[in-house]
Amino acid sequence: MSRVVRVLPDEPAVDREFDYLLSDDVVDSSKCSEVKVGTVVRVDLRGRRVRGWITALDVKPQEGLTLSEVKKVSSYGPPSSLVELANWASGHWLGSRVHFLRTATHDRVVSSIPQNNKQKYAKQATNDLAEEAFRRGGAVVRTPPTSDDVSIAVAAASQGRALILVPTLARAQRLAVAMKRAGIKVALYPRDWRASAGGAVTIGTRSAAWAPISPIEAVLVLDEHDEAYQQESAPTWHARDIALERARRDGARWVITSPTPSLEALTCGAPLLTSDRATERAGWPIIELVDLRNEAPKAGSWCSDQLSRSIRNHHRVVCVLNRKGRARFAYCDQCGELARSEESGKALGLDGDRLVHPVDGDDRPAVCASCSSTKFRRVKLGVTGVTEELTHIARRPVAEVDSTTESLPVDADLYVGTEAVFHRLDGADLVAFLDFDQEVLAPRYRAAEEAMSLLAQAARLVGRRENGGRILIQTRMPQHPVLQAAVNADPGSLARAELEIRRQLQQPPEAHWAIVSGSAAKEFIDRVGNPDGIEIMNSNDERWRIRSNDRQRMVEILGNIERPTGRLRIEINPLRA
DNA sequence: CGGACAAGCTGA
DNA sequence: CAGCTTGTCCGG
Repeated sequence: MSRVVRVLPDEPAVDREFDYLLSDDVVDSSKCSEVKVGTVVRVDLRGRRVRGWITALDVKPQEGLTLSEVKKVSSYGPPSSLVELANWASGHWLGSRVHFLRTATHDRVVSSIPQNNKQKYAKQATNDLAEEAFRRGGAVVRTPPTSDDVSIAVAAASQGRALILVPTLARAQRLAVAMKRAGIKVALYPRDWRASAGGAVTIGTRSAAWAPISPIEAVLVLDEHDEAYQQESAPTWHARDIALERARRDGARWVITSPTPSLEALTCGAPLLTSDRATERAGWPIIELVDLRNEAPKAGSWCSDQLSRSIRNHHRVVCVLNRKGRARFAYCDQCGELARSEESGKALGLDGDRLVHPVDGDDRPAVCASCSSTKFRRVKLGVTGVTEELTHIARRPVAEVDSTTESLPVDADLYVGTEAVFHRLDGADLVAFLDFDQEVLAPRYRAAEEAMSLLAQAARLVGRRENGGRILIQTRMPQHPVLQAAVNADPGSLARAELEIRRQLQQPPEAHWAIVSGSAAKEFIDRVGNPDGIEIMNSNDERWRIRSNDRQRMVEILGNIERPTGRLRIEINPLRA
């Protein structure tokens, strides 16, 4: 006996389903006899043997077509609910279903799934806010940066078959160990794919949003603001959105937490839960601003008096200096004011006697906006130069850390590095940001949010204020909402200010972007034409920007365009745009 | 007119 | 993607 099944070949370029005959013989002789939507098979396609997923059973094939046979039933695949979810995601981010199904499939053959044991829980001490959040059914929880993962993760696990997402693998591993110790059966995705399918509480990073749990009973996303949750190249899917869509489909309770939740999370319609102001504030370190405009100008110095004093008075000190973006700034020699664009507010660089912006095209005479002086000073910092100078200032060994640093010197307790230091060290007494304005003014629409998230990372390194945790920030704009939010330990104030800016500038999440690029982009844009509800901007033949207030409408329009042959990349609300 | 190679098309 | 068909250019 044979039946007809529909198969999606694992070929992103094909992205089309085909019908095949599946005989009982093939099913019986395969190591995996499970046949349902999602099952992995091997089929012939134009003379080549390829992998594919069953997407429908017992279909009626088009007449007059000779079907080829499924050659092998290879492995368990994602549950059928995830095959449907891949369809949804493919429309939501305009990516191929193959891309998502690969993420949802184990990279080794799975010929059986372990027995689904009901978990037993010892009564655990959990977190009140977490329990309250799960009781609500769905909530965004703003936690202080120093709050711990374990208690809220235990609260999630006690809801049933839970999916817990964290930004990094290291953190997933640590959390898994802690939960195991608490007597909870956990699966680390994708390594423990089978256990995940078998009903264990699943912990993992972005890809774990596709763990084979069905139905899902609880979703927890920790540090939701972290950019690691979004795929950087097309399709630019976001693990938070996948996880929440799963919760919605399966009727699961969900909680997302962060010390500084993204604007996307804050505007998703769910309640925002926070601890009281005093508790939240206590969970942040003391954050001290040094207004560099008040410093006596010393030739080329990046180190305020206050910073050199603080370095002497603290034991383990980390100086953070991100070189990324290599922004060049200029400030007034007379009053210390930072040279900024009158239109965009972005920092300008000094080029001879003109103030310029390399991207926006600002170009004006070097005259200070606040004191009319014409003398400007360049700020040009690099980790290596700072390390050398710091050795003289501090008179103790200084270790340089960046993303290429393998191991840390054992004798050092003074570090200079890019934000990579946050992943290399596990504690410090003081974190100093040498040039924080570079972060705040970076030419990315999410710069302010990202700057705030750096402060949350620094806060974890130094700990709570009552334990002496301290962050020092050198800046020339202490009134900026990021810095005010920081000193007051009040991320909500930044969110309000940022949301207003996004509204005015029509940036995500208030509007939605699709960035279309690649050699076929021009042809694609021609086919789009000029429909209502979307706006096509910024044309250069290689890269186009489409904006709309209605994401649903935008992806529907773009998704229904027949794709021209050639390279075409569509990124929906990418991180950098 | 036919051979060499590029571009386009399509998959059960 | 990759194999197969069709299109195009050029030497003889």
